[in-house]
Amino acid sequence: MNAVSIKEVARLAGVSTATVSRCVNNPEKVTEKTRVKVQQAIRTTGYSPNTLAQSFRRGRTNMIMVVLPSVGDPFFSRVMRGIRKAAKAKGYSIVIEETQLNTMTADEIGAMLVSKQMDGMLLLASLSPFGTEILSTHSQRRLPIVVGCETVAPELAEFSSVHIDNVAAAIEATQFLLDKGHSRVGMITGQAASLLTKDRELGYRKAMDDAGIEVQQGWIVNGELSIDGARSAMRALLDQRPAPTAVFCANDEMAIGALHEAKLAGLLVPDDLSIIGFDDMRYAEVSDPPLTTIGQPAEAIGERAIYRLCSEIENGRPASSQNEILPHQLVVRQSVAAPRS
Amino acid sequence: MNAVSIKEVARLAGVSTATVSRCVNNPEKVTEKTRVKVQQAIRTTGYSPNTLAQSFRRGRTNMIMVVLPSVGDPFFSRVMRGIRKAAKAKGYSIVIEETQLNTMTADEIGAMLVSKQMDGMLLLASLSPFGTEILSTHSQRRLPIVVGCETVAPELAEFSSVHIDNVAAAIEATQFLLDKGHSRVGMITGQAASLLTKDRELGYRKAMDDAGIEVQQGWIVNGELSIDGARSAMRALLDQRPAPTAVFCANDEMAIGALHEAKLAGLLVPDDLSIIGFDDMRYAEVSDPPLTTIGQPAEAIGERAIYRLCSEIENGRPASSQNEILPHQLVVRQSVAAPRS
DNA sequence: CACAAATTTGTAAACGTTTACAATTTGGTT
DNA sequence: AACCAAATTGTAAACGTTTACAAATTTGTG
Repeated sequence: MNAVSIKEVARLAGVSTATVSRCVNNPEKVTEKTRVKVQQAIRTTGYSPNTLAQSFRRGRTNMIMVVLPSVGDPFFSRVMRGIRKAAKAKGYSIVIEETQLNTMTADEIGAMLVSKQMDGMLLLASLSPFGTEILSTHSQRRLPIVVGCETVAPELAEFSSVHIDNVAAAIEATQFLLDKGHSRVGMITGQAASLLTKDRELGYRKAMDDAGIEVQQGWIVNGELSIDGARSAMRALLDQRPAPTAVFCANDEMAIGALHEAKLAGLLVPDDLSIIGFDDMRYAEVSDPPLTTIGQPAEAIGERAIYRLCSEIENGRPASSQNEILPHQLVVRQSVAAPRS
Repeated sequence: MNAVSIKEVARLAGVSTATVSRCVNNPEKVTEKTRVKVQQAIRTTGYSPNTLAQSFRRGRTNMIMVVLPSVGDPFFSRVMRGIRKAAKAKGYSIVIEETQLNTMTADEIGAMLVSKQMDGMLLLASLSPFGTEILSTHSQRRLPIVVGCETVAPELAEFSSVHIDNVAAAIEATQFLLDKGHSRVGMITGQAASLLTKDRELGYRKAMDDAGIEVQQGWIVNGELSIDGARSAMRALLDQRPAPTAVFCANDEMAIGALHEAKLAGLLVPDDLSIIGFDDMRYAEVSDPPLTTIGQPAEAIGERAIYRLCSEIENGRPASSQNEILPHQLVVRQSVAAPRS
């Protein structure tokens, strides 16, 4: 009826539980003869080890906690794909915690990390009081942490990270608009708390600065990384006199919202208004017009981050943190054109 | 250095471990005086119970496995939101397994279910050989299972489910096109293995049948529930002579792909071609034109399914399975119009 | 105050696995 | 055959928690 334990297998095979355990975990330490005997017993009983008991005894759960804003976000869902792939390959399970849902405070996440005996954590989101909080709990158990997608916050400097160069990518996106002849370039950013957002804004400002254009008050609007947020942001942008002729959006989801709102306002994109996004999400290609954007190697980020984390779990944390920068790329489609003369 | 155990707390508070345990789990069974003593000790040590050991001892993990095609799918990501909310409220953790990733066979999932001592499973996907496989492993431990989003497969008839009436909804969608005056109505379906897809096709066929229209060979094309699949499907549909003047897509993602492909072919939507989708995903509202579709209470489905599952876990499985049907609704936007005369 | 009843606390076993360590077997060498 | 080393197996403790059960304490009653 209930799950069969190692004892039953041992009894049936006529050996000790230790031998069964060895048979499962270190087959080479067991004689051919007993091995087949035990394997036979395992098959007939349908035994499978109680992972809970294993983890409990070994002090290792092979579980990794992934903290991110939202799995529903098309970008992070791609990152998750890479994460799952790598985790599967390395034999780890993933537990997800979404910060956007706000179901847990940083302390709670920290507490969960230790109480659930997670082996490590992948941090794909920046929460303002996060770093320090985590650090305090972390100091208890020297828990491996890897930061992904964002540059690491100063408080987390001791940890490794995997991400693209958001500043450079934002510069490139903005530069692309400037090169087309735009000078009134606006930006729709995300929450101020997000480092990722900050970096992209930084790149935008840098590109504008390098071009000798002063960013006007009202050219930068917070779109909260959401479709609806971007729509109001777009309206605000279009209320400017003179209004920007091009807009850089900190992610594609906002670009889609901005695009829609611009069309609602009777503007032709890209003829009346150019829009460039960030992430190259799935729907970017089929929007109308198809969205010009910055492509991120989302899956690779997830994969690399997990591999790095696993190696820290298994070999101990390296003496110094390492930052792995993956390449981004400008994906030119049809939402950007020269401004009307 | 390492995590503090209940023993240390007991020692510090000058009581037995049993008392500490009671203090944490059944505070009312302990005298006020010792309670404050213990709580004080807990605070100073920073003790938090080892969940692993708890689960191990209690034989309950408070973990639920959710099996679904893909969390990246905008519809399922909404369902997941409801799931997380409910799981959080009931004190359960979620472990996700995506069938689309194909990282695990049905047996492996079943094995994981028992070896990881999951308390129950929420099945949001139909995999052909799934039902029977699961049943076989399930018979070992009478594991609670609830089916969501789809009607239950015959093999799973003994389990409860939570979903909308996909057949009725598909009838409604198709009827909406017919009412506009269309008679050549095509459909882009999903994988044949998916029950959800089958039900929607069934509804389509029923509506056509009731209208006395014979569904022509070539009017039903498999779009594999993906954007790209839908694009080829749309091309195939437009190759028909005469071509359909309206298309019902089994989900919004395919509708977006179909829409894009139709525009690529020079067609005006809805003037030259009407398109109706299913799910009412986030991007449906901002597509061009905004997508007419069937809205599902995705979050509610996830929430209800979890509550049902939890009650089965806690109170035992009910004598007979219960199917909970949630309401859907037609969301009229601008991708459907009368055919050109 | 004595006693019983009720409440609170402690003792110790149990959950299923892994792993030092000890005991046994095997195989090779004389 | 006797011995030793090496390889294999068994014994038993340990991981941190919960929980019957027993023991001790408190409370209430006459």
